[in-house]
Amino acid sequence: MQAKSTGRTVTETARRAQIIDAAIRVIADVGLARATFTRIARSAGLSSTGLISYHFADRAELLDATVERVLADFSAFVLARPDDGSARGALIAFCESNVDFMGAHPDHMSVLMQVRADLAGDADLRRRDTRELAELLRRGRSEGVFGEIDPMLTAGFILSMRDGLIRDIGQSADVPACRRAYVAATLSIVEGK
Amino acid sequence: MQAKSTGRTVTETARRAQIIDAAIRVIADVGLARATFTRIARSAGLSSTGLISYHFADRAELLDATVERVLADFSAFVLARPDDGSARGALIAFCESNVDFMGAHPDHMSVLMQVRADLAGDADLRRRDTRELAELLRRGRSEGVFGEIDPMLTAGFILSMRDGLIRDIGQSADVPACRRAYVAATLSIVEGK
Amino acid sequence: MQAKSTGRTVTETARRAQIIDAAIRVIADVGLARATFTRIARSAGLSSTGLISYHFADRAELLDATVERVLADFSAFVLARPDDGSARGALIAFCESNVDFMGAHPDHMSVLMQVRADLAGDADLRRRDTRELAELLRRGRSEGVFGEIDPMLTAGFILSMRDGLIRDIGQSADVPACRRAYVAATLSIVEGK
Amino acid sequence: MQAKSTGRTVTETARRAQIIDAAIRVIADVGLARATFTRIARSAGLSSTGLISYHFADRAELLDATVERVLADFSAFVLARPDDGSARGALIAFCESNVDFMGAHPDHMSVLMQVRADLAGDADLRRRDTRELAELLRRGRSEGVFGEIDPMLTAGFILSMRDGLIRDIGQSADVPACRRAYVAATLSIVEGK
DNA sequence: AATGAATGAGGGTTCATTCAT
DNA sequence: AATGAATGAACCCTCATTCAT
Repeated sequence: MQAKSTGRTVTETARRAQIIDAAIRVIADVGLARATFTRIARSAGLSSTGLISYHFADRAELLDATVERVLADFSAFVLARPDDGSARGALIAFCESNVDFMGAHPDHMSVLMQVRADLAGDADLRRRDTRELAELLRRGRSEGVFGEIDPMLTAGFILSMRDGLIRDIGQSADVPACRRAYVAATLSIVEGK
Repeated sequence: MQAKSTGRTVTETARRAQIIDAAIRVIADVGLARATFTRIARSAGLSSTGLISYHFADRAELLDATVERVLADFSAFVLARPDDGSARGALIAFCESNVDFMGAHPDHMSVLMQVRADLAGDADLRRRDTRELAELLRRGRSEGVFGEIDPMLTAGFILSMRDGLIRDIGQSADVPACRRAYVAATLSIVEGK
Repeated sequence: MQAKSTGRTVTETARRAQIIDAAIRVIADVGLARATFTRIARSAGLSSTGLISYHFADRAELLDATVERVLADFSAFVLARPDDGSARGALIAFCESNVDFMGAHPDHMSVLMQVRADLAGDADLRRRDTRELAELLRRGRSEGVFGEIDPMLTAGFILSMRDGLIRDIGQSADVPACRRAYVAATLSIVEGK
Repeated sequence: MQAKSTGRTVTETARRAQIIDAAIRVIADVGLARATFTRIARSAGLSSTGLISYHFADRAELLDATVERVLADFSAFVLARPDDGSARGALIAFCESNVDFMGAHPDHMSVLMQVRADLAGDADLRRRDTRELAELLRRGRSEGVFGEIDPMLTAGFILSMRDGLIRDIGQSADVPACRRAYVAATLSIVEGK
């Protein structure tokens, strides 16, 4: 495995990671609107907010990088899950890994929700996710295991239910119960009544 | 029916409404964080932000009043819908009226989502909605028409799907198709597979 | 007795008095800096701050009129006190009537202190008072009952001691004791040791 | 002697001092109510009021620091004066050093008077000063050199006379004459007639 | 004479960003 | 690469004052 060539030194990469970690903590903790450079710098143990500006062009770039980081962590988590190759199995794996990730990294999901609601490029990102999931649903339909559903709309539902769970799980709800219910609801939808 | 006695003059009420209208537009347009008094005043055609402060004690009161207004419009809309009294009928009516309201007032729903995420009393409000819907689901189970679902979690799913639709419908998706799919998905979940 | 010809109607005069009364109450209550037109109008039972602006050219005129009113009340109070004609008697009468006035009208004195500290014309007003009292002291010296004192500086001391008493008497100190001590201190000073 | 450990850098300390100096000038010049950040920044030669907020949490902290500074300067001045240990000598030293300090730093005393009148802890500060001086007077009574005076009330008189002198000395009166008269008046009072 | 509404200058404060070192 | 200091635009809010009715 090889690092992407970003033209960054090791030190620079480490500092960015340190700042992004702090940003995640702070955003999850006090909310995006109150996640100022001052608070992030303090949480990261930096001596000046100037250092953040030094490593990121502006606030938008920091938030972009933060979201990128969260998504990367999320992808790594999901990809680690075994998948039996069927559309139904993949869908269940998707649901379960999502819930498990939330349970393991509540801050990440909190950040994702908050930054997305404030980001310009959000719609694109969301649409890409939806399209990917819709593709899976189409496969399921062609395999004959799913009912006559609208792939895009249904994918949206599945993602929305997941987003809603973030709140509940953030309040330390019963994770296994959430996972079971989420999988059951998803299967009910895709298989039709 | 009698208007609530607020001790406000006609002019005052009209101005407040005008400002709240502008607030709704601006929040839906640029997001809550960028919905400054300056932007709201400009959108409302006011000569200065001072007029907003004149009619609302502070930013929080304006946002409260805005949410209150959105909820009132929403309630009026939903209550106008006939209901056959059964749990299943009520649930369908809930889903359909929600989608229809979004189609008619996309800005309202956008505001609701955003302000709630930033408001102190948010969790309570959300929880109350969830509880009410959960109660309906329980009734359906006791009527024997719904499956073995967790009422609270399922209510959360139904509300989350609705929230997700706001985005899509805001981008002028096919409202009737959304309504059909939303109702179908909801019924699939509550009736079990 | 005849009213000064101010060109004001009866109603106008009454309104001004009403506003000035409220100003005195509010200034004594919350302090000059927080004595806004809004608070004064509310205390006066007026429906709008516009009415204050209607009757007074600007804030400075209201404060000027308020001080003028306080001083008039004070003069009337002091003049009502019998005076044996001697410089010593007049000085004692001055001291005693000052303390008595404070006890009877603490708000008036509070206003006087606060507004003076903020008023442009204060120095003049103060100097005039000092000069008058100094004149009395000179008379006492020529009568041979006072010692070799500097009239202006001594007059300043006597007035300063009075000003200081306002604070104490405002906190409901023992008024008769204050009066005795004030007279005694004043006599000590003017008669030399 | 060692500097208090405030955790401030040299630059920061210097800037704070510069701002405090400007605050003293402005307050003495235009009065506390008109001593805005804008005026203080201009007087200090700063580019914006933001720099004041950068160095002081808020207006209250600036005023607190300003009073603290004035009191520190005053204490240093008074402590430098030799004292023969007797109550009478201490009282004379108190009077003289006060007048001398006013002559040397008229702005300081003006600030003290104005800020105190607006500060929360004012009453306490004033009362403490009065009590200290009253203690000295009690000592003088027990040494048999002072007459039958009320210590607290008399201490109040002595302080009030001093406060009154600030005005006169601010207008460049004859300082030595003021000092002589102040000492004479004070001794007259405490020794009885 | 009086009112309620509107105005706009100015207040303190926050914060991302810049810059000299 | 990093720091602390400085900047200035923007924010919400207050308030005396103006104005149409």
